[in-house]
Amino acid sequence: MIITSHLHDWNVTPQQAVAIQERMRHFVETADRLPEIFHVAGVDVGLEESGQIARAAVVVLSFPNLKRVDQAIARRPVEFPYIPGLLSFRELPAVLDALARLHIQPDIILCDGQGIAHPRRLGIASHLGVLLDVPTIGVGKTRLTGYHIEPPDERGGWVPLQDKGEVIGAVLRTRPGVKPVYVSLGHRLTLQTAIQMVMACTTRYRLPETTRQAHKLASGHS
DNA sequence: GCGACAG
DNA sequence: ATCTTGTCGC
Repeated sequence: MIITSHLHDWNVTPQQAVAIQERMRHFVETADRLPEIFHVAGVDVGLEESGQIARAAVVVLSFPNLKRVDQAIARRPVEFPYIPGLLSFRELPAVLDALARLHIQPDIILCDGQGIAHPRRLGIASHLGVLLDVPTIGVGKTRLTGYHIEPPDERGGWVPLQDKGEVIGAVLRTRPGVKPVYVSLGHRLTLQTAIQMVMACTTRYRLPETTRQAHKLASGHS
């Protein structure tokens, strides 16, 4: 898959995008195939110029220290509309540019959005993971698809996110008394490992430090 | 046909 | 995502 990544054509119609997802979903790996983790990256995309320009930001933190050791930004004109389920076709072009500018390549990437907790099991985290053949995790602030009960109100408490009878992710409470986050495996790891990683990257806020810091970079500050 | 719908 | 101040609560 990675050897054909350079052939990926982002100039597609929503209908073609759906067809691409249906083909790519079969390349997602749901078992652990990770290296020893020394660096964790967080990616996020913000918009500029009234939504005409996508600004992707990536931060690389040492692990488990969580100290920033590298970062990069990339801007690109937005050429795909926002359509629930097709977010990756709108944001990944800029994200790939930003990742290419890093000096330190991460061992795993946490994405702002879903992994396989997606209608066709290929959210932005899984799409990125398969394209680069790198371990990825999806961390969404809200739900795209699936159903669940309320997770325990304690740090680390979680319940499965299900869809059509299968577990597609976890609704994880990273802080007591605060809305939970939606965690799903993106590529090359299990849901259990994904949950552990998200918890290890989360300190005193609802979102992991990776996504928090990437968010700051993508939308102005820091 | 109606409601849901990552960022 | 983004437009935006103050305000409620631990």
